[in-house]
Amino acid sequence: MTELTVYNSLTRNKERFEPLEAGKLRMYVCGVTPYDFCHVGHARCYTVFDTVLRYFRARGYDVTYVRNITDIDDKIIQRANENGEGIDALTGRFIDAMYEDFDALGIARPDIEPRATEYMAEMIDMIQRLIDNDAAYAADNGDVYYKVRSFDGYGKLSGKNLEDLRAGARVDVDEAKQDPLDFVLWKAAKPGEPAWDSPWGKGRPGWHIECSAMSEATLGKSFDIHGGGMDLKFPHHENEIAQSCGAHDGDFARYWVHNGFVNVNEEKMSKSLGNFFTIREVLKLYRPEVLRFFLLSSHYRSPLNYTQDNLDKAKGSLERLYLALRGDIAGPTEEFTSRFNAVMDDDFNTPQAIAVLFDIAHAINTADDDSRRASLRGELKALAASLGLLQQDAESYLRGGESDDAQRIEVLIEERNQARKDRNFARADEIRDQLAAEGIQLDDGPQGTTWRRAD
RNA sequence: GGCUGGGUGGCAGAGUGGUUAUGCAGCGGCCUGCAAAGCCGUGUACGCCGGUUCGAUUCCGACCCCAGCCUCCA
Repeated sequence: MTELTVYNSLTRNKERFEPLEAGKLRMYVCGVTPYDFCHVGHARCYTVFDTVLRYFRARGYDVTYVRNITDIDDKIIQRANENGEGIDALTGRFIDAMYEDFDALGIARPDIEPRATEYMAEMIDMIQRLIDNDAAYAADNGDVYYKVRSFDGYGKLSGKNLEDLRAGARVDVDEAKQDPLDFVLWKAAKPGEPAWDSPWGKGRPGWHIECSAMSEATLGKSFDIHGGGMDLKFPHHENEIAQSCGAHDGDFARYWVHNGFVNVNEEKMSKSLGNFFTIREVLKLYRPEVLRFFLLSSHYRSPLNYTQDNLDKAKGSLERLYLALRGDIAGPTEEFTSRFNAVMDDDFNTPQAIAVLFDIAHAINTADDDSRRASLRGELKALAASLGLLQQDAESYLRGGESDDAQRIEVLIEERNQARKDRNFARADEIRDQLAAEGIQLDDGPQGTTWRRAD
């Protein structure tokens, strides 16, 4: 078996994966801020880490996966005010929507899903430890700031140095800060905003401390993988590292894994740019598995361009795989497994893993006996499980789920086959055309005629 | 401007110091009553310019172009 390697953003190198504890993976991924529907960019991130998770599990690791929910934050407060709705009502709605969307995409629920509002005590405790370690200070205005120059490693993840950052720092420097780069750990309460008691007065936590505290509370001071979108590298992850290392004498996540963006017209899809497509919007046009296939069809660190044309291609490709999967499935062969694992071991190369799936499909289509075909199908399905693909019944996938008029279609197929036997091709073609007009495609094979949805 | 990461055949997208990625589309053929599906065959792609090398798309250097981060963002 090949060695599992992971690209570590911290060192900018592919590294052999060595867990802190043999056979165990502890992974933390920054989750969503639920003030709106999730878009395709979120879908990519969480599909990627879901795939990482599935692969580690398939490889026999005991995985603990933590994905938080940032349920208190500026945007949430702002949006709740705009809507004239309570914060809990707003976040509750969008958390439910997130589950709907993620479930559809086959994104497994995390083992632990901490919500920021439930970890106030841990955050306050961590801030206090930072103050005790002289890595943070309470300012006169009631805010608590992290002292960036107390941490030598600051900027390592994002490849920045303090001087460059200072040069580019915003001019509206908060007077309360000792250094323009210092960032807030605790924000003093403002009128009308939710607030919690703390040793520094009423207030609420800064975004970055939330993840540091929640990862510590759920996974401990050190764990294996910390993941998230590329845009979180700076400042969010940089600040997390500063906080956690500052509170832990240097211990924190071993491997930093960042996924690339989904682009629209070669531009990052994001809320701020307003060029986003929500998951539920896309799922009105394409089935969830098509979206998932699309998201995994390029390497997780590469940009991925969202276009209808690319989704159409994903749809066609997935259909080819399901066509090969149609038929009996038996205990799997092991002909392609080592190749599949080798490419997945190489920093989760899902495009190559998918290429292996196509090779299996080809092997199925060219196999000369039924039992081998069935076993290859077993292997195809088993390997695809790591990608969260091809787990549906092939017939059901190809027919677009339950069909009310399956009976009627079968009758027409019978009639057409009789017409063909009678060499009444005019009638046979008439039936086929009629079904085609309804979006139903007939396939004549040696075992008879099957049908599927072609739209 | 600083720091990252890129520029691959019609499209999407991997990868590699010399030999087929893969999928979609195209072309020719097989199969089929005809289609569809499938099968067989088919493309001298690697931003530009130098350098290293027996040989570079792959390594090195310059250049051009693109994206991301440097403010909230998966």
